[in-house]
Amino acid sequence: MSKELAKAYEPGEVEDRIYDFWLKGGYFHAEVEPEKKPYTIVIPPPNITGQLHMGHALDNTLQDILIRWRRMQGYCTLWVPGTDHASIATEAKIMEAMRKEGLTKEGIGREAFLERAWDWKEKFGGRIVSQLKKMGSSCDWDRERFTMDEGCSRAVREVFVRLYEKGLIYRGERIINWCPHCKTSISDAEVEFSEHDGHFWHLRYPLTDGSGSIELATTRPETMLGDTAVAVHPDDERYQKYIGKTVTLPLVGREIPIVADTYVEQDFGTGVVKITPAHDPNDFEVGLRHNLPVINVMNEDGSINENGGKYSGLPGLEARRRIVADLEEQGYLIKVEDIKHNVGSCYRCGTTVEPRVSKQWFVKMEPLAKPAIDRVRDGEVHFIPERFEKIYFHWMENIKDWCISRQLWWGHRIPAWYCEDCGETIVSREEPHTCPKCGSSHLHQDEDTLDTWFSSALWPFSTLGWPDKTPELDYFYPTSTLVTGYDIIFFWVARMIFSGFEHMGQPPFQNVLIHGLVRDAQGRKMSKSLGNGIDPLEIIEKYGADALRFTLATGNSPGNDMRFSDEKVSASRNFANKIWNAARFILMNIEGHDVKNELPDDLLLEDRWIISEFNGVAKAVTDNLEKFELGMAVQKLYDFLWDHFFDWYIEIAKIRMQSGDETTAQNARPILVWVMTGTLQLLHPFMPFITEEIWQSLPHSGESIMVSPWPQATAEHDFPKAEEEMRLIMEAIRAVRNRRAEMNVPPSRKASLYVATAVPETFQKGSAIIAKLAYASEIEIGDAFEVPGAVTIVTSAAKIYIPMEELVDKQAELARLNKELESARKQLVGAQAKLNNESFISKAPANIVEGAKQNVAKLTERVKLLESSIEALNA
RNA sequence: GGACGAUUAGCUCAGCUGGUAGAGCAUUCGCUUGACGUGCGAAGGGUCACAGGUUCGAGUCCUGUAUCGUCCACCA
Repeated sequence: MSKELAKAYEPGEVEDRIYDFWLKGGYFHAEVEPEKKPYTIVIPPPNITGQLHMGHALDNTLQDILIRWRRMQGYCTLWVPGTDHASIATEAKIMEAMRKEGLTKEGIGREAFLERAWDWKEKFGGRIVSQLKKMGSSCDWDRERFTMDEGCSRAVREVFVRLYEKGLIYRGERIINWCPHCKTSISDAEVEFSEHDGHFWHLRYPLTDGSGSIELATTRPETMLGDTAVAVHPDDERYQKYIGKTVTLPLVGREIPIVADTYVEQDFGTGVVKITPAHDPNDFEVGLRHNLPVINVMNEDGSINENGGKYSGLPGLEARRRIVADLEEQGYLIKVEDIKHNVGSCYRCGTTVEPRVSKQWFVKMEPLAKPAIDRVRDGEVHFIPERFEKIYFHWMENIKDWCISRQLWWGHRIPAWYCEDCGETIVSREEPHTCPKCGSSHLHQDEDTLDTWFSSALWPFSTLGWPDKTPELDYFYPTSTLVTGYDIIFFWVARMIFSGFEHMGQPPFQNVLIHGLVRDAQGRKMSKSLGNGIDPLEIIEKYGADALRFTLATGNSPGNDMRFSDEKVSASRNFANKIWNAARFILMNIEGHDVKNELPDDLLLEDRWIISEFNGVAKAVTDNLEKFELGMAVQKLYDFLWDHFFDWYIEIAKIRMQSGDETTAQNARPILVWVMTGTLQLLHPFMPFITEEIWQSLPHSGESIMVSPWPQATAEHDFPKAEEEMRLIMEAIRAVRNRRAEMNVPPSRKASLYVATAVPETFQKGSAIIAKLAYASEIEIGDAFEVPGAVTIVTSAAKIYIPMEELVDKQAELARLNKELESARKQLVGAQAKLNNESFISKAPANIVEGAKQNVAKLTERVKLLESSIEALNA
């Protein structure tokens, strides 16, 4: 069923058709098959607001490689796709759209807002899915999930209630990170710190008893409105006399105590700290220890609230300006210092985060972190590369309680209700109608939603049906490998791990394959603001999905960032085209012949060689994949195909096709098919489209390459002797070509070749090959020749003469030979020195010593051959 | 302040458990060699950041230094 293939590979024409073919064949779909071993990956669910970017392209390429490989190996392979509701990001987008219409959230109300959000999801949620399909991702689309679908939402409620009942979820007034722009709390992980220029305002707070004043410094003077103490170190001799006294807070007039607390660093600033429990996490702790009042002076938008007296209503920065001016006017400002300091900002919108006390829901982390640390340490989850375990442990060991409530509408609403009559809190899987304590029916649900990551944390089991005990959950969980970037280890990976142990009693996955960022050609992070992002879809349009995948897989080592450039993709496209044309050659040559994908019994030297090389590659690639060395695996396939199969074996096969000897030609055909097919199979996980397209054209059994069996290396196909013999032949050919190139002899100009060698049988077997590939008009092989005035070439196993006297510049030839001789002698001295070294002989392993001996023998022979050549030329 | 990563050919990067350095691109020369010029053949180019150490032997292991980068912490 071979068909005419276009001269150049045209991915655009092929890819959609092949993808449809796969979908129709149902090859991506997995059902529980107890007799098989499962291999499962859950996709890191992309945001519904998102567009496919290079990060996704890399992440999904790696996942698809693993999935396709395991599928071919015979595993029952499931790749669960899906999308994330991304509460904060999506809500921001919807708000932005509403703003353009002049609408506000509050204006349209919760219900109408959610309606818009779901519309948004319907409209854009599918976009990224279709983009993943363009990449060739072999996800089981029948099992596509969404973090807010019915099942995932049920899992979220179940987890919330369970943790609440275990006392691991609580609600309380704590200091949290507040984003004044998103108007919600965010978790510690969602705050990014960066260095900013700022000021250090030195202030004087007068002692209430009139005995003087105390100097302190602050970077946020406006928070003084909420000061409820001043602290010094208990051992600080300078301030001993003040401990227990009070100061009168400037501008406010409040009398606040001077307390002693070891939190204060004596050497920093003046050694005195103003304490604002409502707006600084450390101050909050100090406040707890000293039983200080907490005065919140900030509104949701960051402006000063009613507790700020005459400053109330002012936006944060304006309040700062006015307060500093007033302090200065009233003599409380001593000096202003310029400093650099770190400022936290919201990872979504970049707005400066304000620490702020408010009532929120938290997950108590310590009891959850404990097993998540111990069991990962015991090896239940492996990070690749391993060094990321350290990062994980460090984070887990220092984890604080997780603030999970968000003042957003788009998300899982917290399953907590409050009784308006008795104040009871009811946490329940289903909506309660009466208060279990007082029987009142006046209940209202908590207004807040949960952190997006609360639902993503459950993804590996919520997508498989949990909390129900489904056959899928039983079979596919724990999943096999999680593939993701190092940037979301804290947000997601760590939380999945403790959630898996807590709710399933088992880890969510056995391995975590961590990859780095895809950067631009200059090494910069791709970002919207820089405008340096490269759209994977444009790349696919231009070069094809296989070329993109190949580029991303090649040279990408786990955990390391990579640079992306057009040149690299173009090189990958060239590789695809090369494969395409090799396939055309094979098809052209098997057409009209009865050729099966089976090795013939009669194998020539070059046949055994290529089969053996292929065998080695099949083993190496499989080993690399087992170790998650995907970049190395694909590199080996590239080298084998281009450098061995295409540049040598196909060239050799041409000789046989054109020899007129139908037997030898007919024997080469199935070998071409066999090696090509096997390599296409090995390459399929990396370049699924082109491999399928070609595979379909070649003689094959089965419906699709993607469900064909993964090639196995076997001892039967290992021919080390053939590899060695071919190495000698290829070396001779290269040496002749090299000499001819140096002398500028075009290939069209043939010449006789005399090969003097101690292993004539080997060169006899390769004589036709040498003749053709070294452009010989005729070739003679023997143990010695006398060819006066010929160009002489010395290889490790042969001395080759080309009678081209008229082209030989005797002086140049002598110079060259002498140069080679000098270099060979030098190498020989070095090699012998090694053997003369007693400790090398006694301590190095036998095979290495043996290799060194052979090396000396070869070099000795080479020196001898060179010497005789020089002699002959001089004669 | 702490942790980690990188430093290899002009550029971008490979190099697994230590055995005298590789690829792609770029450069130079030659080639209509009936699959492919998105190609073929050939060449040049590296004291593997630096300094010590372990070893018969180190790009590869250890220690330190320098430069660049990332993450964590967050002292007001």
